[in-house]
Amino acid sequence: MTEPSAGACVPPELDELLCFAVYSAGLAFTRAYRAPLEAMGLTYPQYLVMVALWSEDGVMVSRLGDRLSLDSGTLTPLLKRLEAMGLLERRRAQEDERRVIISLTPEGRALGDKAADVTRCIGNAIGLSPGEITDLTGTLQRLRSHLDAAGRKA
Amino acid sequence: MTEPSAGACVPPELDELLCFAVYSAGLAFTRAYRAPLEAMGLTYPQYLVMVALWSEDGVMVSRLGDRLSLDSGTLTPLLKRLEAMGLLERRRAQEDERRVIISLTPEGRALGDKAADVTRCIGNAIGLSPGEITDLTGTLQRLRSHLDAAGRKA
DNA sequence: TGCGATTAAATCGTGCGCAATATATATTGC
DNA sequence: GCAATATATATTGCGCACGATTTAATCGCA
Repeated sequence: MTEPSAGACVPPELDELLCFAVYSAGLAFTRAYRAPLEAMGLTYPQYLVMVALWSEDGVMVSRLGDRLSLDSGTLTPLLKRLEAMGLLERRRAQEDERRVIISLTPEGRALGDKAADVTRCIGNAIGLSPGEITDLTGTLQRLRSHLDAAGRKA
Repeated sequence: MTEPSAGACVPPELDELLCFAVYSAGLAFTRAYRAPLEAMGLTYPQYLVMVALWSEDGVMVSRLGDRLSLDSGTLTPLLKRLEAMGLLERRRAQEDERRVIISLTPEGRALGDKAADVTRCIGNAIGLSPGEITDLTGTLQRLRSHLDAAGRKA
């Protein structure tokens, strides 16, 4: 007679939920990046888009969307803001006018030189050992791929 | 002569950044929770607020803000929506009219019975062992406290 | 060749997340 | 008592994040 009432029906505790740990670490990262990125004039999501472009330039919007797992509804206005800042160009591909190709300007590429400083600055704030950081990053990537796979099925 | 030019100035790779792993796992969680929470009529942040209230009811807005690390600019409209759904009440404390006390309604409290199902559903999608989940949650909590501490200094 | 299906991006509406500011209440110092 | 200060929440504005829809270009194929 331990089955129906107690046990399984206890609501979860916030601090035991993995999803909340991820959620709140994500917000903490957003806050931690705000000050260092202010010097570059970028928001945190804009910075992640620039990181993607510094390693692979001249790509379609959907390619960026795949790498960052964001859709055009998020990326289009964000990219327009980066274009207005003079960091990149958006132009239709002439061989297929549906595609919009994103290319860094010299200014946008040059901004990459400051990125290492930001990474170093955040690295200090993380407070984990290099080994822990590597492990954590890998485990989170595995977690993401599992969540994505489960979502694709549903 | 290896110092000034090369080495430190390489922009980071997206998939090696811990911040991006956290960011994108967070988005994946948001997507994973959408379907199970739709049955409860809640968004993911609304669900986290309810989780906090199921374990500690009758609290000030700022208490919720401390537990979730969210400010009134986020919580006030979110709580108003939950109030409009009939899940909670917002009333000024009579001993200090600056304070707004959040109390679950019977409907709000009853909704907690369905939370275990949601947790179970997400648990399947996580795809990590119980031990890994515990470790990951703990490491992320440590990470968050480091990032918060670094932010408080700056 | 023509025309429905598919693909790529843009648009629209809603709900966070947060900095900056405003408002109202409470406390403190004199 | 009452002005100065502190505290608690609310408001405003901006930038994501994303589902749903729209627009436009290309592809498939009879």
